[in-house]
Amino acid sequence: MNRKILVTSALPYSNGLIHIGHLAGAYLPADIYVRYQRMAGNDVVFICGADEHGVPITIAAMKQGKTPQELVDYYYKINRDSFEKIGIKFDNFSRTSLPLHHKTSQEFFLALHEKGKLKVKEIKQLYCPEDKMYLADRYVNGICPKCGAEDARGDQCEKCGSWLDPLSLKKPKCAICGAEPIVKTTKHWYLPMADFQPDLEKWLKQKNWKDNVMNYCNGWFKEGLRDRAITRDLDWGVPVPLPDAEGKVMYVWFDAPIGYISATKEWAEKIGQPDLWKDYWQNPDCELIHFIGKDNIVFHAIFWPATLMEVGGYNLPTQIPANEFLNLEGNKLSTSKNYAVWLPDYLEKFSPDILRYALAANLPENKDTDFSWKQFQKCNNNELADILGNFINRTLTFVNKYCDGTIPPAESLSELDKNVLNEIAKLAAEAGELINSFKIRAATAKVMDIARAANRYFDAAQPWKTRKNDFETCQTTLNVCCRIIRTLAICFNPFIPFSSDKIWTMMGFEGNSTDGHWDDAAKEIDPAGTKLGKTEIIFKKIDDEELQPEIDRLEKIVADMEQENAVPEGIALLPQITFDEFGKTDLRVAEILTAEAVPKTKKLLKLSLKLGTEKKQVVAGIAEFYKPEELPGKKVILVANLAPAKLRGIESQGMILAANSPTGLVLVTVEKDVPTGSKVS
RNA sequence: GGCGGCGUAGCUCAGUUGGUUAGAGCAGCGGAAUCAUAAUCCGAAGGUCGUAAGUUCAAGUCUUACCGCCGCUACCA
Repeated sequence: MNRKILVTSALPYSNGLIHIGHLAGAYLPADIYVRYQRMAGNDVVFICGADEHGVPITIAAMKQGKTPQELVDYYYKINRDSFEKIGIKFDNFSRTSLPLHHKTSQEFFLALHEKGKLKVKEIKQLYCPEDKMYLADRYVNGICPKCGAEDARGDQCEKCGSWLDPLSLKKPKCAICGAEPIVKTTKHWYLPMADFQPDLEKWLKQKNWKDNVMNYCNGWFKEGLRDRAITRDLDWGVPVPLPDAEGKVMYVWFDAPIGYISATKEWAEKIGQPDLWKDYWQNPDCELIHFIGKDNIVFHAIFWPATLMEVGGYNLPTQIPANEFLNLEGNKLSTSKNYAVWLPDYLEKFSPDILRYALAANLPENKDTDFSWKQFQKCNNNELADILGNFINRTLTFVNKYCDGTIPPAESLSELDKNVLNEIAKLAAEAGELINSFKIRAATAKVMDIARAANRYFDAAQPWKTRKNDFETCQTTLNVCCRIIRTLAICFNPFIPFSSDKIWTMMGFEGNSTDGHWDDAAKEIDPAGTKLGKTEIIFKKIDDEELQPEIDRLEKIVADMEQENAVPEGIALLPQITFDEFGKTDLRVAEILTAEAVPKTKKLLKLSLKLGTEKKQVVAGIAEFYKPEELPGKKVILVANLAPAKLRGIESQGMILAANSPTGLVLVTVEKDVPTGSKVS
């Protein structure tokens, strides 16, 4: 009996392009899985769409002088196009700005409201009178109440790392226009997650999901779930369908996953069976599989199931194969720094299948993995071209040269022939099972093993010899090789669909490579008599010169980032002081006489300083950067009238100045020799 | 601070419930072959599995501490 499976990939947020990290996390594994399941004869619907609401989109639009709709229209088209070109074949790539989605989301909201599942709370929030909007935490800047840094964001101060309440910021400013926001009281609807926790825990406990997903969830449960606001004061989003909710929309994380449902509805409408979506969402026999990146786990494994559970009548996720992150050339991807490989750029230069294969072979299934252009090149040159491509090429060259371009017959199969056919049948079945259990990386290696086995067979059978002394055996060998190529085309289809189809056509087979069912991939279908199509090299080698610009571009960004970090960013200055205020600081040149480490500390050195005729004892936190023995004799600048303090029980009678460089502290010293005790001003 | 993860051959990564000489691919080394996109195939070599203890007849696999990296979390500072 065939399975019915609804597969979703995380909805990409429509304020940017798709990059390899997105692909590796949620899209490519899903696409491979879907293609396999279809070939295995299962009924699969593959759903995705653009997530088009939320504050970042309104802000990005404002900055670009566009309306939010114009912005999401732009990214919708370009991302939909990217997916298509890379071969991610959704049944429907919808968008959350559609009326159908608004309607569906509102139905969800109302259902929760009417069942009395939602809480209403009044809170105080900052409001920008210029932009006429409530400011989300990260869109407020101000002075950090904890450390006094100037550029603290409403949610967190990057200087001292404290998490902040935006209302506690001193001198708050709107991050968009710079105006001073005012405090207003507003009302929001909340999902009382604590109430839902027991049911959720019970449900999740029976799941046998990947460790990373379970660990995340258990962490959240342990902390105890908290109420979560699902509304926002914004004019961009799904309006809250209640009379007393004027100007409020749903929080983007509430409406986005509902997008899976509205996208399925849209799909059903498009194919002319508007009720068919129910068969995938309300039929308990249908499996629901969400492919996501690890950043989405909490939403898909906790908030979303809770919503579905409380609304009732919908299937809950069967499986959430969340992937870890993909790094790039050893560094984290950064969209803001443009440190990524963007799909539209990639597609201009290379063919989609190479990236698909290179990523599939190195998916971050268990932990973060690294993508490098060198690895990409190796995947293409050493595997796709040398192992797979070359096997096909060496076989077809024979068929073309000595068999008139027609696949020759196999009179009788030898042990060698039978063994290799058995072997590839076994490998094909194993690869399928691996995909079915979401081990796509291992599956990738497995299908390449089919090509390795094929090359081994070719070498053992030595058709270049049998051609001369035993043409019938030679023909049999080639016949077997062509069967293997058919298997290869089928088994590689989920990974490199474009090339698979190319191989299929080249072999002169009818239809395309998905027509062969996976279970029949290695069946003894004798292709003898088939006239080959036009043969060509399928995977060309990529040389270093083609990759160098890509590598250079990324290296430059890394270098720039390092430089940026080197200069204190933004040079946010402390509040102005007067000359008189400065005059209170008594800075003096002093010479270090002795220095010794303070026991049981990492950073502290006890220094004794000569200041004219006086001596001062200072404890300085420079031990990580200076050894005691290299200090005596150095002339440094001392804040001489600083109130004494005790550090680790040792009195410190001042402090010496040092510059904070990215590589550590550097002592400030005098440019020419001067007597100790000289005043610095 | 708390929680979680990671640290395995030169590189990228596997290692299922603890069980025999720790795996794969790539690079490097040796060889075979010459049909093919100088591609293929075979072989050997390569690791005190982050460090240090512990549990066990037996630990990469469990426990504890520590080091390094990462993530989440928190109305310490």
